[in-house]
Amino acid sequence: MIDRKSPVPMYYQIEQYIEQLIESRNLKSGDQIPSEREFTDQFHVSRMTVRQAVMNLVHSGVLVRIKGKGTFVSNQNKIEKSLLGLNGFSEDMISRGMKPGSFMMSFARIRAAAKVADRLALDEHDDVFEIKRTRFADDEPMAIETSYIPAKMVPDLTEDQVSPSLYQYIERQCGLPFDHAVQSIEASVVTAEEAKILAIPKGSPILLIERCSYLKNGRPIELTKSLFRADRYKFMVKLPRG
Amino acid sequence: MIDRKSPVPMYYQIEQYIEQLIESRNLKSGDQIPSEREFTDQFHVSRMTVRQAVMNLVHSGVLVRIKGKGTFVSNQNKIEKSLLGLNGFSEDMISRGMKPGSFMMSFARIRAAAKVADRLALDEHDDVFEIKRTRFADDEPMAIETSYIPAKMVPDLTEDQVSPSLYQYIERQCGLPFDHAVQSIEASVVTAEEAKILAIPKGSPILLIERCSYLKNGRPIELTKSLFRADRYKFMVKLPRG
DNA sequence: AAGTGGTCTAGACCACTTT
DNA sequence: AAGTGGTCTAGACCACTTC
Repeated sequence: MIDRKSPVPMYYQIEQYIEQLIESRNLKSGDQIPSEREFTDQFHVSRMTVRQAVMNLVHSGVLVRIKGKGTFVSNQNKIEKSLLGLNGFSEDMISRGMKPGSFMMSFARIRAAAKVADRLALDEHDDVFEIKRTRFADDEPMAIETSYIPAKMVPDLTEDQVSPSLYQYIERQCGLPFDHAVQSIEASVVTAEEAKILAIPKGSPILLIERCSYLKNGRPIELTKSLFRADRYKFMVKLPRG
Repeated sequence: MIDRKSPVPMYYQIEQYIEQLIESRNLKSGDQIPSEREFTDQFHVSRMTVRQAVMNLVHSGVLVRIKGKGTFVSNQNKIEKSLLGLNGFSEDMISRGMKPGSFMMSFARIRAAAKVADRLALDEHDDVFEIKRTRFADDEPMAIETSYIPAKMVPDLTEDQVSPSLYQYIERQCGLPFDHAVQSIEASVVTAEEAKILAIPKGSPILLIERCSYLKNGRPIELTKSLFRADRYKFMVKLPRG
């Protein structure tokens, strides 16, 4: 279950093993996970290595530790998580109990416009992939989304990889781990063209959301501008601490 | 500098030592802190103990580590912090470089309406303080804010305590520590009356923000509905992790 | 008493960056 | 080559919870 020859650190393999136990429903919210000593025996690693795996999952909110009792799967539910975290359109709609859909309006590799290059920290002559999509929820148009990805970061991006999950492609296929996103939310009114695509009256209010996502190494990896129908969409966020 | 007999863990003492170096300006943003081995020699503790202190500060965003180079004081500025956290109107405006102002339109102790009682987890016959304010930024109207506070949680609330900082009064005077808030952001258009107060044209887009704040014990303590001018206000948020 | 997480040691080898 | 953080070991004693 653990590959000691792998370049992937053992603590990270243990992390993935525990997460997979949770995803596969072998462990549910509130369940106790095996103790540190049990993992030590199971994987033949030292206790500190197990602790590193467990503590990482505690920091990311997956597990909760109680002194003298044990370590448990957090009962922080999916909606709470999605409020706090960085999610794509599809995950967002699923957590709201709706069926996500998508129509690709255009996919192109182009020279970055000045504003886009600025946000993505690119030189002006650098290329970006521009992805324009209409997004659906329960088969009704919900949003118009335009994403920009630096071409030098994911040179082999194709239309097919975008469709299932762009985020998963970047994280798992390209090995570029996301860290956080900075998002701005404005209110505006639709233009005639946008109104047509979203099937709403001209002059209707919309939420204009701009998101810039950053990798763990600090580099911006994605800039997405979205126009959401205000009559159907409410942006929810959980703000931690005081 | 480190008290080995203290019940306070050594790694925590080291954490405080490093934080104090930063607060006292001996270390500024971007400065490199002593290496793990240097701390090991200075405090006569093992490297793992130093690591625990340093990693905690990395997780809380105080320090940044770069492999092969060293550990540095994070230059995460105040604006980034305010994006992540729970702030009142005044703090928000100050972090945007504007002068906050406030005009109290009404302050009353009333029976909670059904919707308000529901959000604040009150019985229907419970009282709330209702506080209606017009909020200004650089002397221009920016938002209309209506707050509801359960009367039984802060029975002695007066108009005067609201003005400097309602949050500080609840946390420091009443000893009720905030934990988090759940916020929803919608787009809408102003009514004639609201347009007048905000000094904007009738039918202008606005951001409708509703926030419910919770204490560390899980109880809701505040429900606030705000109407922000969309032409002047953009809601910013930092979403951590993936 | 047995089991759990909390803290701590004194080493080790690795990959990476800088000189 | 020297220094840094990244990973890992094989133990130890403690405080806490449960039985």
